[in-house]
Amino acid sequence: MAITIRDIAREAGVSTATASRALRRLHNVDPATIARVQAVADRYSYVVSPAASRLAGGRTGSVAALTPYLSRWYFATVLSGVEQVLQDAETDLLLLVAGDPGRPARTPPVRRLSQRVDGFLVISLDPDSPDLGGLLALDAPKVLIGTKWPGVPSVSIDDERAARLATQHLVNLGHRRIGMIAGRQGRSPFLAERARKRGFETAVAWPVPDSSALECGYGDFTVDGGETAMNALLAQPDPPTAVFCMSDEMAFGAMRALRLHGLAVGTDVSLVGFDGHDLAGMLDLTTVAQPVARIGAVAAQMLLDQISDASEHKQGEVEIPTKLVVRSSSRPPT
Amino acid sequence: MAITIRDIAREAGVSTATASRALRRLHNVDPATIARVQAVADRYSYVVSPAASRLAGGRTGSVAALTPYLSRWYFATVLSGVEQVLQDAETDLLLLVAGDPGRPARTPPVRRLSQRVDGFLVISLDPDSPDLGGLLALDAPKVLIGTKWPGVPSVSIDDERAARLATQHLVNLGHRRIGMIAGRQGRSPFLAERARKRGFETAVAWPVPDSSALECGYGDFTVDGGETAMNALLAQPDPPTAVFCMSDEMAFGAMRALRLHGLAVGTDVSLVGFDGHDLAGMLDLTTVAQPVARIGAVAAQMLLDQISDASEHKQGEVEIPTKLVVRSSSRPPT
DNA sequence: GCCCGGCACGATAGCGTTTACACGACCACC
DNA sequence: GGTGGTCGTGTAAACGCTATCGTGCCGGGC
Repeated sequence: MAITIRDIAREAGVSTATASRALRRLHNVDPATIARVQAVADRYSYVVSPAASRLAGGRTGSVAALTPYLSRWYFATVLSGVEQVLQDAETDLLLLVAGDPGRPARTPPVRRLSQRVDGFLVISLDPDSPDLGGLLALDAPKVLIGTKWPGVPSVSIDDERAARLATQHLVNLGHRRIGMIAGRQGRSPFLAERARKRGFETAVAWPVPDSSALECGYGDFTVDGGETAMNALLAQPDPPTAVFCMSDEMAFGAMRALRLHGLAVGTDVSLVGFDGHDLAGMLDLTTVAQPVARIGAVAAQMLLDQISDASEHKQGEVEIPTKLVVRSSSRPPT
Repeated sequence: MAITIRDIAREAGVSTATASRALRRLHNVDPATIARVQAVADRYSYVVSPAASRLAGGRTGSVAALTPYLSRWYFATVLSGVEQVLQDAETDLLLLVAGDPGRPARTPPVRRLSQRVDGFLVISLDPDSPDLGGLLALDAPKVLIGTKWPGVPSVSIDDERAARLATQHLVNLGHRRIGMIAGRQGRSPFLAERARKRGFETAVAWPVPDSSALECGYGDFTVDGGETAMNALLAQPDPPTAVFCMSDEMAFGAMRALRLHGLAVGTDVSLVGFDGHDLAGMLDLTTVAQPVARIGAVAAQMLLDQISDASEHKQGEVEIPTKLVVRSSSRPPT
């Protein structure tokens, strides 16, 4: 039915084996032959069947991205960076949502995927998470984004330091009662979240008279969650004068809560977010900005390199710098 | 290396053919046999190789979603609805960004994809778009989201009506000089955008003395774009007192522009958005709310039905109702 | 008693690639 | 002038499934 490599080979006057080799640019074929075969392939706009290729031991030409969320800004933006690089490399992107702490875990689909893809991109999730079902044991190329694991290449930021500096900024402004809005209660499945918590605690424990961390709110990284968490913080006997939020979206929710309480952001309560969301500027939110799309792009490129270069030159752990962008949501206490 | 259907068959005491049939629940196998085979498969946590299955004429167990953007809120949210349904059906999601009017068009990858997936989900894009490279000609199950095409199942809203009602709302408030912020200049590649424009024009041309549409701004459906477009509208000799924005994100940008001009939203200039973005509530934006994630879910389910039921009962065009949510960004002119 | 139809299942031929393995040609070397 | 080593290519056997066809069996109608 469809046109096969056999047709191309015949048309180019070579065997299917040579055609196959030529199309994959293996180094032991005559350049002239490569050109001839490629010309025929182009003429018929032929592309190898990924299914057959995979079955015979070749590549599938696609990679999987595992992400805990899809509609949260950070994840969607990382993925858009990933997608762009992959599309340029004519590699397909298989998307899988796994490890959302609020979603019932299904049978880990990594097994199924391992037959379908050449490599894995894991966003934020700890690679030993049961939701991933033995991804680590799989001898397949992989790159982690926003998290780290010994021996696995990764692209991430220094979450602890970034959180520490952001909180320190609040301390420096003179705040002494500082709250935090994290993701979910209990031990977070995200290394980054745990690191941010440590950074916050370090900064608050700084030798400053009277400074203290307040009870922590949990906002599930959503706007609504942030609002709920802020309400909880405000309901305390001695509410904070400043709050560090682990994502901009939660900070937006916190803003809304403050407004509904008749409190002014920056004046009554200072806020610092995390991510560098599109809307942070427009809402005057002080935030830890990170080049989110670029992080995705870098990781995708690393994965592609790892897939094509059989040489195991794992590029190790790449760390992307962040920047605290100060806006008017954080001001000295009044 | 890996465990094959042959192993399962042997272990269950049947032929590979029967094992294959049993695993696919074909109706002409003894239920007892199905149970036995399935039990063995479960015990070894065996899953059929999609590549082999596909090659032999079966299904691939995955569908492609074609979307013009990935990080814009609407698209990410639609996709999250899609993903949830697909994951429940153990179907993989192949993501492809195509047709972004601001991105250079590559060779249309639909051809390549058609070998990889069992069906297509097309978001917002007109199905005859050259970026899709003959999708329509492909005899494969497909469902359109947010757009329509004769003979192709789709899930969409009544964009023209929604835009008309939103604009009418501004007219009813007493506004007479009403602007619009659309996506991109020229003929939009999105049916929905064209319909919204018609709705707007109809409402403004309503027999109301002196009402008039003003020059249209273009914001590329982004926050920054919305800001730029609003600035352009404000630079006109007789700027509008109200603006209809084709997406909430552009409305957010417009809000920012207004604020930088020292104008108050709702008081000096009214704003109506479109989508029902998470943050619309928090920013008090009047908007046309649509159940975005559910739209994705419904479409995904339709596609799955179409794939499994060989019977060509195309479910036709599903229309999801929208609701104008009035908030304080739209008020009578002062 | 015979034949037919339906049912559950088995044998086998591909599906379109890749990858040993083999082969001939050509060159270089002692 | 053999021997050995690249280099470019061809032959054919997988790869793990599904589809087609065929077989044996059982029950029912004449």
